[in-house]
Amino acid sequence: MGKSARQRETGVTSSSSSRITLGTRLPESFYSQSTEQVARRLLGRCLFFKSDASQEEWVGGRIIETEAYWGDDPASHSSCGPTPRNSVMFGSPGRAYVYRIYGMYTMLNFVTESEGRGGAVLIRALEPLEGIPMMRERRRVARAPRELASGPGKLCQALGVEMRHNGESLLGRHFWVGEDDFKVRSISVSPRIGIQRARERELRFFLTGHEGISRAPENRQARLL
DNA sequence: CTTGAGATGCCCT
DNA sequence: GGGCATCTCAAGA
Repeated sequence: MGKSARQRETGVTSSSSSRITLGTRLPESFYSQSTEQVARRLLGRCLFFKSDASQEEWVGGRIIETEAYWGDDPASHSSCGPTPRNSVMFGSPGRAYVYRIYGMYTMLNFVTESEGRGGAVLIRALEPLEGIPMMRERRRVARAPRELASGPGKLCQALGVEMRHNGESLLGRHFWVGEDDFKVRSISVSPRIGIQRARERELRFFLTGHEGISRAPENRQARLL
């Protein structure tokens, strides 16, 4: 996957005068890789989101924690085949699969694999970079920046991602996923959090030692990739 | 810092 | 009606 395969774009503007420095936006082909590859390669990349209101600012940051779910893995929503709920997972890669959990939290996933195969990467944590005041406003309980998006439910609350964004393209006007010159130093793996099935699989990935990853007992079972 | 319990209500396995 | 890829707070070390 060479540089030529990526779209070069600029011009994502934040609220005031500053410009978000983004070199390249990830193309659809990035997401059509295997789910595990996408989960690992998303680490260190940037995610920005803009809600429907046109005056809305871009908010977001660096992806620091992900989980992979695909195929007949019993922990994955795709395990029983397409249903009305999970149909986006089986559609074209590079879209947002959004669902609600525990009646109150929203989860953001990126659809992976080729069309027809069910797969998605759960975006579990961000290091906030842009729109921090707005994130803080949306998450009243959070005090420190590290608490704004240090978990999948918190992340969606901070960004303003809601159920109506299910199926939205990651190359559309709501999402920006791209890379800057950040270099990933070390990746750790652990079992996935909050699931009971297939707990032995190490499909959670995060930047080693980052203060913004979600706190979980699984952190003690983590090892370097 | 850690662990554990309860909240909470949408969406459909 | 049940399941649930979570969060927050309280309490202890």
